[in-house]
Amino acid sequence: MQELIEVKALIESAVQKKEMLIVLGDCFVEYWGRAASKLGRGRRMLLIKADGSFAIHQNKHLRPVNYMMNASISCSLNKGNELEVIALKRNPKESLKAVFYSIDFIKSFELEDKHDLRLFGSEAELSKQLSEDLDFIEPGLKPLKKEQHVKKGTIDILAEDRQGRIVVVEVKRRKASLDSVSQLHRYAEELKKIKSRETRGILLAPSITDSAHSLLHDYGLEFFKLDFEIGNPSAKIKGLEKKQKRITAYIEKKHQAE
Amino acid sequence: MQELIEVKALIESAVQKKEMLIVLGDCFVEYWGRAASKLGRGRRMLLIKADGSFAIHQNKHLRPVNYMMNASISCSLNKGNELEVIALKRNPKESLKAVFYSIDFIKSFELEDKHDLRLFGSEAELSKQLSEDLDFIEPGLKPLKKEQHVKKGTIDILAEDRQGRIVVVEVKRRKASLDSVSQLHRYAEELKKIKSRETRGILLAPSITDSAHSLLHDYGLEFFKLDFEIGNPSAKIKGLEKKQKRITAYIEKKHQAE
DNA sequence: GCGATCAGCGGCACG
DNA sequence: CGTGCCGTTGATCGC
Repeated sequence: MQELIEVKALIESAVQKKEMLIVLGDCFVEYWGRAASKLGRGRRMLLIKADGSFAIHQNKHLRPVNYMMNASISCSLNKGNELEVIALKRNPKESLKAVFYSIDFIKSFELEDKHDLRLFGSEAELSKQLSEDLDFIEPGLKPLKKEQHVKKGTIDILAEDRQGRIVVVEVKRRKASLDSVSQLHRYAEELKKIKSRETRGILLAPSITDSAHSLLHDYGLEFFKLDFEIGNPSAKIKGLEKKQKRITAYIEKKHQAE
Repeated sequence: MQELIEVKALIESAVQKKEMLIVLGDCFVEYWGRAASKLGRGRRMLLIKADGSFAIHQNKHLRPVNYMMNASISCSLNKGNELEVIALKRNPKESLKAVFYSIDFIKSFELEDKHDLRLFGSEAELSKQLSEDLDFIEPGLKPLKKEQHVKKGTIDILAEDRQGRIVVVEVKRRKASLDSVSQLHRYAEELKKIKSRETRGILLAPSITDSAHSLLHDYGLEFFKLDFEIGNPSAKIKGLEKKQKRITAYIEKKHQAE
């Protein structure tokens, strides 16, 4: 338990020095901006980081109950027995106010950290690997372009099949849902207009929900099951190694299409 | 700086007592599960909460760099000079390991907190208010049902216009984008089939992107501007001012009342 | 448990 | 800047 005037100084110092600041105490929180919220009095943690991210954490959930990123932070004493910590932002205009009635703990830390996360198995990574060789989907499928920006979105992989038809490939790293199908539908329809050529759309995902598959069928699109292994920089896509698998995969695809 | 054996005991005790646990130190982090990641050695904060949420925070960003929710947490000493804190989960199987080489700070807190966030201005709330009286969109528009579950999603508001046509209304609390249009398109198409009646689709949002508006037009759907920004109402559509004021007033009133 | 959707989504990359 | 879209999305609610 500390004097609030001291706490105020500590907060201002930490913010100025861009240290990670941890404050625990009894507080009330109010937000006004993109929406509005109130959080009745209780004990929580306030976490302020170097980049101005401001977060109130309850003792549950991964995400903060109230937050603001890139905030301008200030604090002031109220009536001598309340400490207001305020985060402000504009465009859109937002304000987040935490009123502390008592402080259980406060400390700031300079955290030396040179490394950033290296993530493997992202959709971009999968897409890149896939686009190098599309034969596993069907023989003669030629990649034309990846990350093609069109008016109605960004196409993961653009290809051409043996019959010279345009093929739009949408890659999903997890089970495909209705929105994935809608997405592919948008791209396929736009390309059909642009190229005025026969156009196919293939959804590449580890699995798909029933309703999504039904919608896919309605739209005349195709599903291709994509099994992949993750965990290292050269994550393998099952079926790429064994040529034999192509035939099986092709048959499976035909079967799925029905 | 503390002995790692003590730290281990503190962690286990905090987890057992479901206290909020804060650990700062020099660590390396590795994740394996839905994807895979590695984070080279550096100083960060480990935050463990009562519900088993496990988060590694760098001194930037709102979100943790590595995390797991609902984790089973354990720790062990490695070679006497490393402390491994491990979070495990199954379905899907995931593992997150933080190896600490030194500890800058560790403390756990029992946080008494009786209140939950009360949020105003959510889409559900807006939708509820709107559905009570749809005349502001056009005279004679009668609400039939809200939160109607159909195969291809959940329809915000279902209504009937003066000509007896089915009207699907999709409400968005922020600027409508391509996916909002696709969503509405899905619902409208499905209802068209089910009811075998003429069907309209109206997208209700504060604004819409150009490409989304273009797609909306292609699909034969309609856009209706609804600016409900809290504390910043700007009525530009005739006949909408009253309704907007009502909504804004409602939210403000509710906010004040709490 | 899966499925669908919202979120004050956050964060990134490209125009 | 906005627009689009992925995310180890998380969190909620309905079935």
